Amino acid sequence: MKDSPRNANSLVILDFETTGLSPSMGDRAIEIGAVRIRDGKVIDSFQELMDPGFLVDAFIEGYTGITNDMLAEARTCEKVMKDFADYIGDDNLVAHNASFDKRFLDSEFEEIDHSYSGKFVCSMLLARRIYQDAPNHQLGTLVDYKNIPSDGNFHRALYDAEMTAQLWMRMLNDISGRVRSPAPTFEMVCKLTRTPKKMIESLLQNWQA
DNA sequence: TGCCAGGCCCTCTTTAGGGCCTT
Repeated sequence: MKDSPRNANSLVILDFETTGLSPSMGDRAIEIGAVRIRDGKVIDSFQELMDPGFLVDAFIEGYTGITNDMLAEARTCEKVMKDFADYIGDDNLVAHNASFDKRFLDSEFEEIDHSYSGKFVCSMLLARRIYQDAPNHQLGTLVDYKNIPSDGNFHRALYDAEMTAQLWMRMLNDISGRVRSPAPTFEMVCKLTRTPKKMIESLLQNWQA
């Protein structure tokens, strides 16, 4: 789905499945999943496997459920990422542990000589601030902690992006009711998570419970 | 299975070390 008219309230939540942890060590993306939120609702999505140009190891096959047979039929990273660049446009971006996804996004975009203007923010850093009593801050744990409906099928890109989007909207909803002390203040959350204040303000203003 | 890397954050800290989180 790529019909994506944009405005200032759009936000793309994305997740990569990859061959490993570090593009600087030669790892590549093998799947991208993303959803776009506008005015508190998911309005469209993007998902595609991509062939990294080499075989992935057994751990990654088991961890993601993405096999080498599946990737053999996929388009190349370069072709998929060109479409994904069109999809995100200038929208701001969210990911769970964003430093990881940003490294891969930057690396794959470098391969196609593309840059983007949206700001990247991290749902995990926000969750660490506002859900300090959670058992841990893994995506699956937080989904359970907030009783977000889930079938537990994590480690596929679109599903993880969808769950991150639901978690992100839940966090915004919780922040809107916790701006008074002693809970973390709104300004504190923006500063500590490096989340642009205008982004959260805009999403809160347009949040539809 | 869990290491690789790297950013964030806490503490037995700041001239550092180690856990968490992502695949």
